Amino acid sequence: MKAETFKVACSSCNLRELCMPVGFDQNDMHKLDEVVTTRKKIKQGDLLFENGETFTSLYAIRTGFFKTSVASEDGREQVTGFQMAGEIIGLDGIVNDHHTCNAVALEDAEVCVMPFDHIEDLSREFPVLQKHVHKIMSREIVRENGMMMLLGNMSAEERLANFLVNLIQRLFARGQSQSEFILRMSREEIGSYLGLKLETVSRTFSKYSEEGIIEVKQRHIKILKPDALKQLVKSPNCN
Amino acid sequence: MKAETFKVACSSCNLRELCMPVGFDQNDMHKLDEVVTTRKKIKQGDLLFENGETFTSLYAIRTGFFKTSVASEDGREQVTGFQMAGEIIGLDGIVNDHHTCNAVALEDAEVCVMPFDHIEDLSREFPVLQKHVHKIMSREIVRENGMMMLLGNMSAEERLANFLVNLIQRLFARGQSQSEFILRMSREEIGSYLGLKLETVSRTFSKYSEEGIIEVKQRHIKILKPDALKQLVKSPNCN
DNA sequence: AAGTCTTTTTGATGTACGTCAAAGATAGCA
DNA sequence: TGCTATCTTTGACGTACATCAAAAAGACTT
Repeated sequence: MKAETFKVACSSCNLRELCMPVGFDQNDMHKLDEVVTTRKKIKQGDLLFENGETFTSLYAIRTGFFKTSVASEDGREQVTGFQMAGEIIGLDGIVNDHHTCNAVALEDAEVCVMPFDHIEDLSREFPVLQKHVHKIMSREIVRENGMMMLLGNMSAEERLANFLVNLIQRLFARGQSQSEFILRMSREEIGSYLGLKLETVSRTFSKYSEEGIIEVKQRHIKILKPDALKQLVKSPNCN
Repeated sequence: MKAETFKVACSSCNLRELCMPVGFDQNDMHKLDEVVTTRKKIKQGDLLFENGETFTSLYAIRTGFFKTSVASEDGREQVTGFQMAGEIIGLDGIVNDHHTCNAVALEDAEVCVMPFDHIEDLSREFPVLQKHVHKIMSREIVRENGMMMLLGNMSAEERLANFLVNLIQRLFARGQSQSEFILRMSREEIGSYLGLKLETVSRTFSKYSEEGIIEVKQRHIKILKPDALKQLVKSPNCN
């Protein structure tokens, strides 16, 4: 499907606080509008970018939900992250000028296209933007450190609790319900992300359910005992 | 132990090609000397920085060998990386102005201290440095993506092969022997990095040894069949 | 509204790696 | 040069999660 593209301004975007630096004046703000050249709509199931593709831009998610994944030579897939509104994807492409992972929309989505050349040019002009870019990249490094802890040291129960608590926090930051939500990804995708098989994910959901911690109906999740869930998370949180 | 500190210049450093951007003239080079303010010696076993410590600088390793690790609330340790000469550590500290991991010297080491403020100031002046900083951070993100694949999808044998092949490549890039080397870290530290127990690491070394792929005598490793090892690595290499 | 496809759940069984334990090997130190 | 302390190897056994399989629940199509 062909993606629509059109112009838009950050200065009037309600997600500004999530993906743009805070604390600079009106003038600077309008200059920063240049970071985003266009928007792009992505249909559910479609790729935003894929492994091997030439890197040109970072993408700020306006609406929708993505997963990123890497693949091994023999075809095994590892989901490396799930991204939602206000988050930035594409950082993997900077180092070698081409992407090393795939980004797939898990629901119809819209992203702001930010050509990386523009970002670098504007970064030199606006220290606040420069700092922001550095922090976004560092945050991703710290998140992945947390994922290494999760994948290397934690039990299935701890992994899934961690996953849910993290999701809840991010929904909270976006003003959505923390107690009830719909998972945008399959059991298999959750499993891939957490280094588990889909059956184990399903069984662990069932276990939480039996313990009255959550209510599960397919992809519909209701959090009954958020504290019990947080109790299960015994490691630095993976944002 | 008190660490010695003294001044030094990048422009005359033989590791320049590893940790500094390439392709700019003599004048720029001398300006870039400002990135490094001092050097610092770290004794084996000592911390370069630790979790919670205020972030001020990135460090370029001049000599020696480091491990970085994160810890969970209940004290489990996850090694997140091993770093050698020419590599940059401390990127985790940027996002929250304090470090979230520990960096320990596995042998006596010397690092170049690069205050991050200087880096940011000079980055605005020299696009080539700016790009370099971005690439270093992106490279770390891509490396960690690879580690997620390793930890989430690979068998003990594949993990260790991956680890060894990666080590060999980095030794090669430094002009050291690829066929014979001494491990700077314990079986337990390798295990922590690879999401395995030390016994499993030891057993896997023994297995390779029985198969004639490597020769193991404690920490002394001799690679007999590098191709057999590469054969075992069925996924994007984790640099 | 029936029929097909996909996803999720649940059960039975298998296995790769973990755990526990003890014996070498090496390094550091008096 | 022997004595500790630490690290590594190896064996026996246990277990958390994977695998295989089939039923149940939705979702999509016509």
